[in-house]
Amino acid sequence: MVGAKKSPKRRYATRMPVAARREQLLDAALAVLDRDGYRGLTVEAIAAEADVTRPVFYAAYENIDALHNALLDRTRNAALDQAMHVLTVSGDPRDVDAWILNACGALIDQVVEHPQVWKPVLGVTHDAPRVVRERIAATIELIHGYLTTGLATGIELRGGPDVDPDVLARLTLSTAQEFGRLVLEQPERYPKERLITALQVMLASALPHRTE
Amino acid sequence: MVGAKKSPKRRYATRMPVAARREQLLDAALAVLDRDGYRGLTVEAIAAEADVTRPVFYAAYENIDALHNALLDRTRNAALDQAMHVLTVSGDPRDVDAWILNACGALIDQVVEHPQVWKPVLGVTHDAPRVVRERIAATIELIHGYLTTGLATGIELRGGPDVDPDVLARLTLSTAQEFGRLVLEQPERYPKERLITALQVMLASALPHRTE
DNA sequence: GGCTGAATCTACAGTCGTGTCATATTGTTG
DNA sequence: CAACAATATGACACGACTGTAGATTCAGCC
Repeated sequence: MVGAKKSPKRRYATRMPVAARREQLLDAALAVLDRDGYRGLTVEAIAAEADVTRPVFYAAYENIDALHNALLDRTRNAALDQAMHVLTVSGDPRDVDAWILNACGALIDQVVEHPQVWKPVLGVTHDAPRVVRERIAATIELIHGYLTTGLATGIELRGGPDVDPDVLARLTLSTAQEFGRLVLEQPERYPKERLITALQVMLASALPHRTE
Repeated sequence: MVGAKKSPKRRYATRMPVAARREQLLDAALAVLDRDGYRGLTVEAIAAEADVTRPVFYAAYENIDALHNALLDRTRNAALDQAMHVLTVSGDPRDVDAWILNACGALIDQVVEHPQVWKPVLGVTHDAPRVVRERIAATIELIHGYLTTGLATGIELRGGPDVDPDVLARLTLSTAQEFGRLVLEQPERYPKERLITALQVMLASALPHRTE
């Protein structure tokens, strides 16, 4: 996946047009990121991972920040798509508790399935540089916006106590993120079923079925 | 506070015994940390902040990791003390919802009052090196232990639905942390009252008064 | 099979941070 | 006030990374 056949006496790496090289470097960068964190994500390390020399990197990207942005473009789009999918697939928003439950469950599935997409978003990749943090924060903010709108609608339609949808959205998000982290870091101790069951019990005692 | 009077033609910094120098360097390190994050927390920067040359640093601490540990000793003790204070001051644990509410409120107060203690714990200081992260994680784990025990007792005494105390403790902690972050980063948008009120409403609709 | 441009490599210069000398200064003590 | 021990300093040797220029090789085309 990272590329370059190991012909034993190869002197020059196999050649690639810039576009292809860019993709390959992104893959290499992801591998390095997963192994060494942002601290280890240097031009040198990426080039080595791709089995190539540094000038090749600079032919593809202006500098490391450019690569950060390219990586974020790929990841952010993926994360946003998946998040939106989670938000839209979780059933009737009027059923607030069932909806939150479904959304958390769906998110856990996505996280388990695409950890490399979600690790940075969940802050499991700890030493992110400023650019990365800012863009991730913006993404979270975007999702929070959608979530607030959806919850506000649901709360209004449901009637009952006057919950602050903005804060509820924050807590839902931070709960989902916490679940994501737990599943990523201690999957044996916190399997999906345990988390979902626990949340279900809490929500069941929390939002008594509305009396329509 | 950071030290060294600016006598205009001073050639050598005023002298200090090692112990005093250590304290001064810790203060300087905190200032640098607040300004530039862990990424900027280098021996060079600390020494400059203390208006001293690097060899002085090395006379006080073996290397930067030693300073990290010393800083953590100071901070961790403070955070732990404050957290324990929060846990014990929040009233009768059998009244689970009131207790959580009080605890979150008390934590917000502590965070606002001692931001430099809580920023690293809340992950607001983003680029912490491994040593720091591990020790903070251990502290959180410790608090989580106490919290789980307390909640388990409360849940049992209260009777009612069989909530998973471990997961509830995780969510309570992550909620408190989210509140802390919100108060630190957007104090106008999320003042303490708003957060507490919102939580109160949710808990009120959540845990109907037990029927003793 | 050779040409030729595109892609890669080697090698260098520059920056920033670490850690450790021998040397210079201080301020305290007799 | 002179000497001495404690303390601070400038300067050096490293090491890791960035970014670039000129030489080298490859791959496709005639």
